Amino acid sequence: MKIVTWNVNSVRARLPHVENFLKDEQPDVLLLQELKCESHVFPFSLEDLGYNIAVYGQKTYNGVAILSKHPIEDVQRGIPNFEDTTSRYIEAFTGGVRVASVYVPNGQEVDSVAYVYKLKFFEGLYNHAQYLLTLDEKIVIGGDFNVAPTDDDVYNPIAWKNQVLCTPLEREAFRKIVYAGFTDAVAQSTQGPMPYTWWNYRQGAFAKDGGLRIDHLLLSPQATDSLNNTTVHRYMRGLEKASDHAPVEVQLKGGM
DNA sequence: ATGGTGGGATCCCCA
Repeated sequence: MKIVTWNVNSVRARLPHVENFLKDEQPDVLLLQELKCESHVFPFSLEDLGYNIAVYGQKTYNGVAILSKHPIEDVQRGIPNFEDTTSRYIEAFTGGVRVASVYVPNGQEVDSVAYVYKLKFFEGLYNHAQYLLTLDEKIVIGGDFNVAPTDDDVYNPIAWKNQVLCTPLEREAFRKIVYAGFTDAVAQSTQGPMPYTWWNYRQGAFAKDGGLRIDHLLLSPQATDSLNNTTVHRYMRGLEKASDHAPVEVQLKGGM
């Protein structure tokens, strides 16, 4: 079973890439972030490629979706018990796995209103993650967490020290979810250097491999038991009109 | 060097 998370940076601008990715890689589940469109204008033509779709969009910014070859049940839009006016979380049960697509706020600048909101969002996500663990299910929370968990996830840790995406408070917020019982699938299955998942559009960052690992797949213990491997689809970042994020995939042993 | 690139909106915001 293949589950992929991908910040597409506009699903409509990226539609040909999404189509080709689904055709070429055939994931069971694709978790999308930064749709940048309202739910009713989501390109539902993707259903023609054999996918069921659940969307939580909004105008201009944010927006998350779940695409699955399997029936989608139990759809939850927004983090339960967390007040939020933006579309950053969608969860559902599909193919024997509970999956969530999450777009954690960027945070803009340290100590800004956006940064405080980011930490609040993490608190809401942590609380819900704790609840999810009580279900004793295979769960995969995938998304753009906007945090590089350690300096090993950063091409230039000196330059990024205490910058947003790399501050101790953000890393602690991410780590809390891991310590609660979720496994960082890419870190767990990687030997040697960590693969990056995001490269700035500016300053030829991708050509220099000046990236960060900020897109993650967090696995419940039951999902971790069937963790086979992970893949960062780096080639997607090298295409014309690419998203600034690469798709990140986890392969779980056994189907449904 | 307070820039740079990109998407979606509107006459700028967010990443």
